[in-house]
Amino acid sequence: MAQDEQGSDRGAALAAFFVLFNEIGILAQLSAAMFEARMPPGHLTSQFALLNHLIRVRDGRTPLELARAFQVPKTTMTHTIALLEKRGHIAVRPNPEDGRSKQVWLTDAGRAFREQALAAMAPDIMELAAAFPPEKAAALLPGLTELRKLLDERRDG
Amino acid sequence: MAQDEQGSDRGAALAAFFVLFNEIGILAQLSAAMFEARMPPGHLTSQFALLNHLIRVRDGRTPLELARAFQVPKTTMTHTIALLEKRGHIAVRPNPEDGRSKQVWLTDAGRAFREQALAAMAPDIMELAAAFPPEKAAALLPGLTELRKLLDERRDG
DNA sequence: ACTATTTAGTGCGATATCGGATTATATGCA
DNA sequence: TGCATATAATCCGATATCGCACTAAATAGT
Repeated sequence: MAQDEQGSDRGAALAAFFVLFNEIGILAQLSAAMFEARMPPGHLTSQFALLNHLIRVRDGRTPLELARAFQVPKTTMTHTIALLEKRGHIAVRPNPEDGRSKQVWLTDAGRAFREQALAAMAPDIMELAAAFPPEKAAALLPGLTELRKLLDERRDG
Repeated sequence: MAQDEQGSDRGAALAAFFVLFNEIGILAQLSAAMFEARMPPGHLTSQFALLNHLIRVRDGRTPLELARAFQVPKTTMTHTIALLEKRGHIAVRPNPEDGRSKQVWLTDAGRAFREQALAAMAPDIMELAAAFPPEKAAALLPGLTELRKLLDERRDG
């Protein structure tokens, strides 16, 4: 019966993570839909997230660094970068320190667009914040970040 | 300066949700990749999640109910259902209560596949559980669920 | 210096996802 | 009953995402 309990614990652990990941998947879906509803047609969350990253972390990153940051395949990042470059929101230049590589820089237009998109979304977020205090959102973050880092490590190791 | 403080709070609230949604997006990405790495080629997370739902919630649901449950467009669900049906993991039958509608039922093969997939993933999950206690995962759930429900409501209203 | 291996980015083909229009059935209302 | 509207599912076209193979440049080992 120690075995049974162990088996039961196992099942419970599995179930807990499945439910959690399922909820996370749906939330990703919903939040992306909310953002895209406020952006001009053709502007996707993946692109907006990239602009945000270049501001928050700093621009000049290489495509590979960006792919790793978002945990998407290199080819996907190549595609996203090409779209944003065509749109004039970023500039891609050779990496002076590595001939194989490139660097991604924000343009003024990119910064402006990001500001504008941010402003367009603010009302929705504030409405959400009225029902779900930002402190509560912040409280969720450490656990999620820890989980993300564990998954990150597992992927490489 | 009350204005400044207000503006600052606004910014902080915005930032909190952006960071949270960003983390959620990456986690969705990573967990999907982890699952798919353990599934036969061509079997995607969206399909596996559907099988799980039909077990956890109960089968006999209509395509539209399923689309709403996962917050994906109807057309996406049509596609996913068609794949699983072709594979023999689900059976789609007319809805006796509504001539426009259908019902989705699990087949024995579908149940068997799901069991098998679950078992294949268990080691990964248990490894994760060793570093991140399931209770901690469970503790994250209420907040995320509340947030998800708020986004759900916002979408319709 | 030279070759083998690793690494950064891209081209290409397959397909999952999605929005818009269409069809069939159900519901509401006169 | 008959007609207008709403709803369930699908069809179609566009495209974001992804895996695989390839090229070019850097690094390691001799």
